[in-house]
Amino acid sequence: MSDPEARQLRYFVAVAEELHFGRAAERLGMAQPPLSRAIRELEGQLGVPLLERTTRQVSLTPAGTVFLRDARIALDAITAAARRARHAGQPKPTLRVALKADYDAGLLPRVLATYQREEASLPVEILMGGRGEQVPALHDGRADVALLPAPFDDRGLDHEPLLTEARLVALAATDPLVARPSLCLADLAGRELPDGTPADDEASGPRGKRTNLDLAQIFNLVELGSAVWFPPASVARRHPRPDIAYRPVEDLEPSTLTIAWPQTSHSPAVAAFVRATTSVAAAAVS
Amino acid sequence: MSDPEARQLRYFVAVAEELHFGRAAERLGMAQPPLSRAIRELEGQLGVPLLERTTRQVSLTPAGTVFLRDARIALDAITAAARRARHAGQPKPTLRVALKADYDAGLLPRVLATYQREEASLPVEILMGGRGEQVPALHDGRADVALLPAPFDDRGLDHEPLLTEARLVALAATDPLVARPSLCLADLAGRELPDGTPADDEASGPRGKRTNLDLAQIFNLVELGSAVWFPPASVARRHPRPDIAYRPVEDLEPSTLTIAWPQTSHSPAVAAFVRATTSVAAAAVS
DNA sequence: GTCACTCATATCGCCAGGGTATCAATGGTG
DNA sequence: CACCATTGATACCCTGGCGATATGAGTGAC
Repeated sequence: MSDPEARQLRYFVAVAEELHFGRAAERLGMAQPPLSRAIRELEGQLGVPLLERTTRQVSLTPAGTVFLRDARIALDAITAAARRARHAGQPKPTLRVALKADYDAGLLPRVLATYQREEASLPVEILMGGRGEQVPALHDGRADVALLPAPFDDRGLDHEPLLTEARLVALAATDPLVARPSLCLADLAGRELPDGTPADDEASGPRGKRTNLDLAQIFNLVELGSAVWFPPASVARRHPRPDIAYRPVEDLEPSTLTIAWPQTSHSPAVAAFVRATTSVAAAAVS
Repeated sequence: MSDPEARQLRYFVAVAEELHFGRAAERLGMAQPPLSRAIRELEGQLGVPLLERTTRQVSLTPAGTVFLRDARIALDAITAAARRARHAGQPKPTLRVALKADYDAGLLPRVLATYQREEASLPVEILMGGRGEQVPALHDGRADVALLPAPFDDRGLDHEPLLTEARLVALAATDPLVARPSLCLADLAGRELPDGTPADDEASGPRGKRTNLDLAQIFNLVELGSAVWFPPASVARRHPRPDIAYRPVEDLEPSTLTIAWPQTSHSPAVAAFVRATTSVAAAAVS
């Protein structure tokens, strides 16, 4: 059997996400009947039904579920191939580094300085992204390498830990807990994080999608006492605010800044950047 | 810019591999002019030239080189998606285990027995492949999990070591070295492996493509004294032959049997198989 | 029972993509 | 140096795949 075309994958992903042929067709900018036919053809090629449809409801079969996951991966790989080729073809090649503002533990200036002295170095382009945007950026070819706090979904990525630092809690200056020199998670039971999740199950591993607030919003929520926040020490150090107090939290696991890059990357520029970063981090630790 | 279609990727890979439009077109079962046009269109979409052509020679640009690598990965991902969906749609779901004959260190029967008692177990299908076929089989969806000796290219794969065993050298019974109870690599300088590579640079890491010989061929070469061979102890134990002697080699790094599976796999059947395998291996070591 | 909703079927038309014929550029050869 | 073989590009045609519109059919809601 012949492999599907990317177009068929895009159609299927749209339908599988919407679970509705009409809406999916609209999203794809086409009419519903050809979409139905295209999906039927895809199922025919695969020899396997991907969707269970009644006239009232569309749902994924088990095969459809695994195909949705793999089709997304394949489409990402195509997007990444195109993006990386476009970038590699630029007359001015650059190294694109994805990171979240402020979450570089202050290493970035030294890293850049060290990197520029490397043999294989290129001009660096910084890609600021919100929480959780670094990993997709690596996957779809927008970035060549990323600095981000572990843990993260490392499938398809190589990575090295850089440095581990304690996380503090940010409290309103008026909070009674500010009197205490140090806290533990139990003291914060009932508090909420800026995104509305409970503050005392921080250990419950990576959660689903969290809303992305910028620092100003977070600070406002904290000052109002309506949220607490657990920044790594270096982030807190960089943002002293008169109405916010930082305190150590004894039983909060520390945060590990990590450098990550696609496993498929064989570029000497990436390797050089990783070398520069790890060496700067090692020096910073000692 | 819109992403390329799989067809365009297949065309480009063919041309990039042949570095010849005519031959590539023949391989693709089409005429040369539409292929030229398709590649031009692809380059237009990407906004980047992928091939340098004169009327006498075709070569890859830097962008073309990175695009070739990524396009192959993307096409593999599509093939894998299709294969896994087909397999997941079968009325009789199975777990497909890839391995190289005899290289299971004798664990397989116990692994299968243990696995069948697991909650999430499925009927197992064994996929015997030659050396180096396990990894591609995992990538393109022919296998769900593989047993193979480390090291191997683990990009995109998760894996766990199972057990480490010494490798022996297989010598013709008539070989003068047989008198020695144990050897080191230097003693074998000048000898060849069954595939024709020198025997004493075993430490030089994974080599390029090696020819795939079956056991009978290897044994014949060894008996004739025209090659030596370094099987793991368990493989040697399973193949006692009157005209072949096995001896330990002191400075030959041992072989580590490993279980590997695609990072994208979230199937409970795979997880159960990994559990069963690691527990059997742990028991075998103690 | 009727209506609204939604997916399937039927049919049409267009253009993307493949075919053939030919040109143009380049390197090898006597 | 003239000629030829080779090979990618161009010009042009034509077919079939893909998308649109109109309509049918099944089903849950009231």
